[in-house]
Amino acid sequence: MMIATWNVNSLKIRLPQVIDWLKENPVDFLCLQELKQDNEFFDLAAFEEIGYTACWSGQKTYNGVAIISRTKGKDVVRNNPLFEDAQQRLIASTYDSEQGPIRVINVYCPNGSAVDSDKYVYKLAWYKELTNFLKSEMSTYQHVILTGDFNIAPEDRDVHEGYKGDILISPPERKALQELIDLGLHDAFRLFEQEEKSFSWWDYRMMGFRRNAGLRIDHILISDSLKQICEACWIDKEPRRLERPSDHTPVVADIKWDLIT
DNA sequence: ATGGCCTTCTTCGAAGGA
Repeated sequence: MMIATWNVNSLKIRLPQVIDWLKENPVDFLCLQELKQDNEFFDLAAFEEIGYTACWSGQKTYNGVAIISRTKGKDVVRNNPLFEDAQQRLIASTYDSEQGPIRVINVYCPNGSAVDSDKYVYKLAWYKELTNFLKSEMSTYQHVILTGDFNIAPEDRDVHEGYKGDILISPPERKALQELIDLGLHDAFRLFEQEEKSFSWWDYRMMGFRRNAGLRIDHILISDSLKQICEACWIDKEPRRLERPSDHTPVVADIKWDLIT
């Protein structure tokens, strides 16, 4: 089973790139963030044409998440039931497998803007309730994948040397991510040897990608049951080289797991 | 090297992103 996450920064603009990427990388799940379009504009037919279905939670201009999958999921949850939020940043769905149901939770965590801003306060509150939601999900489901754009670089090695900001790396943010991981999740990327200076996002400005001035903020977190059978996790930098790319690029995990299709 | 880019809309200037 292959699962990928990709913040596409407007699905309207990036749809052809997403379809092309799926043809080249026929993953079982592709979790998208920052659709930036309302639900009625989600082009399900474009995915059906290449053998996928989807569930989504869109929003005009900002946010919006979708799970593209081979089979239709069930028990779809849009937004965290523990956190009243007009912003569409979470979608979860359950898929059948030989080993029992697997819960896929796709998140677009708040950016936070600047440390101590209102948006930063919102980010930390959002994370706190995400942790409470995950606690509940993990008591219901044994096999859980929490993936998406976390807008937090877990460690200093996930941050390019010239990074000047505090946001995305501040201790309270990292603590919030750690509390989530402490529920019994594992950063799939760090289960394996990786190149130094591996990032998943690069600023459009200042030739960020060419200088490899990036951050690793897109993650695939997997439950204990999936850790031992996770065979690989990598960042696919190819889409970042395309004309008019998203500023994020896909992260992919390969897990030895048999879905029912 | 955070001013410098990209996307969106209440669109030609501003907000948000990270």
